[in-house]
Amino acid sequence: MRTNILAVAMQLVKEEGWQSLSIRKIADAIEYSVPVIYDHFENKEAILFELSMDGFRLLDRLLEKDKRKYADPEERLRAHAETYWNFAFKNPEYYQLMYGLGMPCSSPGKAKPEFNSFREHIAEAIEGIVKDNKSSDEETCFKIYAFWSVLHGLISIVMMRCSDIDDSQMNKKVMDDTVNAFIKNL
Amino acid sequence: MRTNILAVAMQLVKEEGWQSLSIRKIADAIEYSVPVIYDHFENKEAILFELSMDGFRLLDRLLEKDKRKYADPEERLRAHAETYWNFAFKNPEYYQLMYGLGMPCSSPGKAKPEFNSFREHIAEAIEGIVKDNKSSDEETCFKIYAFWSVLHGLISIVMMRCSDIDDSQMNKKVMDDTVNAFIKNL
DNA sequence: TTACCTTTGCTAACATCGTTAGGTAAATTT
DNA sequence: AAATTTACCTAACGATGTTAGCAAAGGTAA
Repeated sequence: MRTNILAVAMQLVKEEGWQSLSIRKIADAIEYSVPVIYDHFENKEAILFELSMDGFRLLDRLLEKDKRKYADPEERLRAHAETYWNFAFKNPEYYQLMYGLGMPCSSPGKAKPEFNSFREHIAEAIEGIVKDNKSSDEETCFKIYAFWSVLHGLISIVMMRCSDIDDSQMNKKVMDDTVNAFIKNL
Repeated sequence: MRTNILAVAMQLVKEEGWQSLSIRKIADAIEYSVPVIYDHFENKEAILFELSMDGFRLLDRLLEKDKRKYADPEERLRAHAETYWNFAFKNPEYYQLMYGLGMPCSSPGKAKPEFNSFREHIAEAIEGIVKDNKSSDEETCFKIYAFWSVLHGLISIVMMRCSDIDDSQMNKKVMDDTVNAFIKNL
């Protein structure tokens, strides 16, 4: 039942966007009355939170696949960037849910381990690349955030249609160029 | 009256966050009944849109000040980054409104000229820096987006509390470091 | 069988929201 | 003085998240 609620909710989000998701629509779709939903979830936010966790877990699985496929940290970092980008645009509902893009009740601050999965994956790759350098831990930590930020920033700007570059391949190219420049200067 | 509605709405947003802004609260605050608000604005989204435009105009004024103060494009670019960062954290309500962070009805895509003010300001500075280089227009355009992205990404991550760096000075330092690295490689 | 209790589900309501239809009374115009 | 426009309000509609309270069904113990 609980999983059914989540599945139906996610389908509704994919069909009509999270803006129009309502408890009553979920109740209709699972063919039960409204209060049964509250037997399984404390409130609507809890449902959205659980869905966002699904998103984090899905992304994590993809990143784990990269990890198994690429031993070289530089290749792996590139793969992670590509995976992150593709995940965001293949699952925009998840991405918006996970990072509160245009979402109400997006539960920021509730830092669960899943939340930092991407940061930890790129951290491992970046540390692998810079480990022979003389960079301090602090510098490395900053670089991890910088890398994440540029990806998240680009994705956000494109997803919120703040970019005036229409061509999606072009936007991807901006990312590739930026990732290249970033890696070159590690 | 129109300006009064906007002023009161903005104050309510600052006090209780945009999540809890409602037409009825605005009506109460201006001591009129609900429908008078609809004599001046088509709907709630129009009010939020107008407020976000105020945000863009405020940011633009700050960037113009930078422009007058710094003739050297590199200094100016640094100043723009600083201004953008400070604007975001001194006026988080505006920033969230402008870039749809955790907002419903955030009107993405409605590209008005004000919307691109920041991009145009940093574009001017970056073009000033790279103009002796052999970089193509496309490369320059990409760099502009990359610069904007890293700033927006960092701000978003910190503002949504996805960063586990608590110290706000530390977060600022990540930005400074990243801006330095970016400029060095223009 | 009868009495109890837990589970499962529902109806109906509360408060709040954005939005609008329709009316009143004053101010202005003709 | 009559007509019209303006300024404003009450009251409602439909939708939202959430909850109180109840009914029926099934299992358990006597």
